Amino acid sequence: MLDRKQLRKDFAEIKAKLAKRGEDLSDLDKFGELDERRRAIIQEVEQLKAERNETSKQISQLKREKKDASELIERMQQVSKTIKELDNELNEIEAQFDQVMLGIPNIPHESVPVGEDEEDNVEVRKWGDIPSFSFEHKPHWEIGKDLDILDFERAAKVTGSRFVFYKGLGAKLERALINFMLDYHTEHHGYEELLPPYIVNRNSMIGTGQLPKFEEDAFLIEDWDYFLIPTAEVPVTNFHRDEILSVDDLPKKYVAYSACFRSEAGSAGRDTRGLIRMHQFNKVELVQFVKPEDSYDALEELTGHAEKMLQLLGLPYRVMNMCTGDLGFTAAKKYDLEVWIPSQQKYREISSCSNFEAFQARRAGIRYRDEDGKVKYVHTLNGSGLAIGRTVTAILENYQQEDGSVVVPEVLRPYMGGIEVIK
RNA sequence: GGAGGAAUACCCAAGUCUGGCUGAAGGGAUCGGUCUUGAAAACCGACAGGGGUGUAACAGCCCGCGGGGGUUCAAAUCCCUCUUCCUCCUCCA
Repeated sequence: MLDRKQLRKDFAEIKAKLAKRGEDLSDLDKFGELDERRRAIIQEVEQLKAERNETSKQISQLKREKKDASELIERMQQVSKTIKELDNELNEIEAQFDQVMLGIPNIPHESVPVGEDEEDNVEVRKWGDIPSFSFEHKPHWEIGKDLDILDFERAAKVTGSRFVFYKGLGAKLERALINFMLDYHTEHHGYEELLPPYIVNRNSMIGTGQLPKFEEDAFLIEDWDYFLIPTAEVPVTNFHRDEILSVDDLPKKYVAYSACFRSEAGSAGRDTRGLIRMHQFNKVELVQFVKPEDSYDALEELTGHAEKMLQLLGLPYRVMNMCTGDLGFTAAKKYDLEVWIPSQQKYREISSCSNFEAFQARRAGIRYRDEDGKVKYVHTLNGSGLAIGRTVTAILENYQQEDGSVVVPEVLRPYMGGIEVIK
């Protein structure tokens, strides 16, 4: 959510910045009129309420003195009726106003490249050497099947498409990655671990920006009006919803493992094979709450924390600065980490690190009391550190051997009971 | 699932039956001061926050006693409803 007062003041300038996203901005044009009507009614109704408060005191005084107050009471009956009508009207406008405000995307930061789509994302840096195979290398779903560690067919039977069973050392590898990443971020990067609920209520989904606009992307538990989380970002960011943090507690850094659930509406036909695009996948997520002046340094830091995982695992990747057209609804700036997938001869997203500035904090009411005792919104950030399924994908494909086995990256071996090769 | 009870400011806690100088007593914690070599104790003082509106900035005004609605000239107080927590029974990993 954007700052209302700022939007009122710098409307044209903000509109121009938002236009770079290439999204539909028709909601934005309703802002001015709704804002004005809202404030006009507030002023009118508050004046009447002030009058009623004042007169109530007089009535109470008269009653105590056993004097007649019927004339004042009669007048206030009318005033109260008007107040009720105006309040109803105001509620309606507030509801419309909220819908508009919740539907306006975040303002891109000035360091975000202007562009239309993923073609215009800018490569910031690249790490690692792309492996060259002296034999015919296989896609990960074949490796997984041949090693009997991934079972897509049975998952399709038990549930449906875009689900998987991990089996044996496959399951162990997945678990090893989760534990390795959680341990590393808590021990070396200063994060506190949270293990969150996988189901959240509607307000939480609004708080982080999945709702109201993108309800079709989520799994809804209808009878409860609860949602399966699409990422641990949702419960972890909302952990501090409607709170005022102490400046001494900032930055707050959490790392959370969770399963993630996505309907993948609109991506039918894409990545239909393998682990890349699942309805359910595992992810270790990094979330930070920081002072506004620190948030861009924090974004670099957090991105580095995610990169460190890829470096330790020895997986080649590149960092992309996402352009205005590919930023997503909530981010002011976003880096995607893309890992090399040999079977596709392409880099594929494995982590997304964003600075939301105060966009989520305003929606979720996450504030802090600064050194002078003033209440301000925090800035929130998050990033995958990393998506586990896609990491398994990258390991299987990049570490495959001619004999069909897969070498386990060294840092994972302590988490794999010392196993060096999956065969 | 059944039967009760509770929710008041940072914490504890009055007030609710009997609506109106309660825009919320009292205590603790916290902060400032006196005393002290320093501290503790004691004593004195401060302590409703948050949101909205408004302003150049103040001021002022509006809303806040778990959330939402209702009754009334007027609601912490009466009514309805939802949520959360607690106790007992039932069930259960």
